[in-house]
Amino acid sequence: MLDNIILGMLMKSEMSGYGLKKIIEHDIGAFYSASFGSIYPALERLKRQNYVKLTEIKNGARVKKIYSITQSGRAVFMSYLAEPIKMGGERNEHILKIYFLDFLPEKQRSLVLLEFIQKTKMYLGALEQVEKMLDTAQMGNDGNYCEFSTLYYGIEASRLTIRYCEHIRDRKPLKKLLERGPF
Amino acid sequence: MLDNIILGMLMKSEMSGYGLKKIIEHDIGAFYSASFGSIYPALERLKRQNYVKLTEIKNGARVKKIYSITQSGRAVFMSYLAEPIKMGGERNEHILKIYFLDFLPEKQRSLVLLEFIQKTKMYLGALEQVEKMLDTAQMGNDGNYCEFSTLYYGIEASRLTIRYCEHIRDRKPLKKLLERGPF
DNA sequence: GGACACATGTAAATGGTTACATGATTTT
DNA sequence: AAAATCATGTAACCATTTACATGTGTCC
Repeated sequence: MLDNIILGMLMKSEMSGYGLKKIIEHDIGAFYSASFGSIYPALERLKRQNYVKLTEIKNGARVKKIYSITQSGRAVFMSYLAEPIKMGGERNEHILKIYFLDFLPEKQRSLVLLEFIQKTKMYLGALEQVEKMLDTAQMGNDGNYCEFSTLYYGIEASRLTIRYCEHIRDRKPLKKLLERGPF
Repeated sequence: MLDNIILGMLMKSEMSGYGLKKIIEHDIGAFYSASFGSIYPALERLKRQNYVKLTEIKNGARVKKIYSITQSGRAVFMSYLAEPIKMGGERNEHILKIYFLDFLPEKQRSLVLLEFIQKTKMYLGALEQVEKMLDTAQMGNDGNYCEFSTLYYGIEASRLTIRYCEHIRDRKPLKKLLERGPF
């Protein structure tokens, strides 16, 4: 998976390992994360397979290692992209814990839920800030519509999580979770 | 993680490794999955740590290995449950691929999206069937409200995914994704 | 008697994380 | 001159999947 993400990011622009870490964190941090300990070996692996190539830029005592994608790297990435999206590639540890929350006494349960609701609201706020900025910058109209759309998915997914957690904290009838307006 | 899930499932009822696999698949398969190759060694590990105990039930040529949770296992699980839910424990490979979908030509892109929408609709249909059954069985009213609630979360999350994918397949303005009715 | 679900396990490979080690450059 | 950030890397560890190996019980 990481290999494909690195190739995808290098499709946008050449980058260092450090730069990859940052863009992965910022752009897709809500759905994925990677550590330096996986990124650097992955770049080495991709280089050996000739999917990326390395350009060393010396300025002063420092050597910057910039990786760019090769033609065969592009081909590999494009064939990954064209594959059907496979189901079952999800892991949601939040909901997993909620599944077991019946075992916790009422007081502790609502405490855990409330704390999580607060954290999710903070996170949602940050996403909405990013959206506001990118919206005034007129992003997401042309060649980065899909990329930009994942931010909107993140916002909606966070809102769902908050609505869901508040609903079960208040122990409202579960059926009502499915009832939304006319849209 | 798997260790805690196994302990949680054994809180409900004693079970075999095979039974654990099935209940994990059925109950939390939407958020988590585990293979036999992880379950059996996990049970062995938990037994060594004295968090579960093994009862061998012989009937005929066959020996059934039933695991049950011990007092210290209960304590470990309860302290996991009472911990705050940590953010960043998510992995959504679906949305990850959509992030890169700008690189795919229009035709292939809508093909990939359509195929995924179809699969998600099938999956949603299955969840709704389960909901209908459990609803008539009057589940989720007492000691399994939270457990049952995750099914409703799964339904809502699937609906969001479908709405999101259809929205971007049709390239509707992203802002409109955030607009819902008065609820 | 064949297919399928039940049932348990192991070995190798995969795909990471965490912690450590090191040092340059920029900002305060 | 200290702190933060930029920058690269390795080794040990961890969790887990995949593939293999083996056999039993049940249903048609």
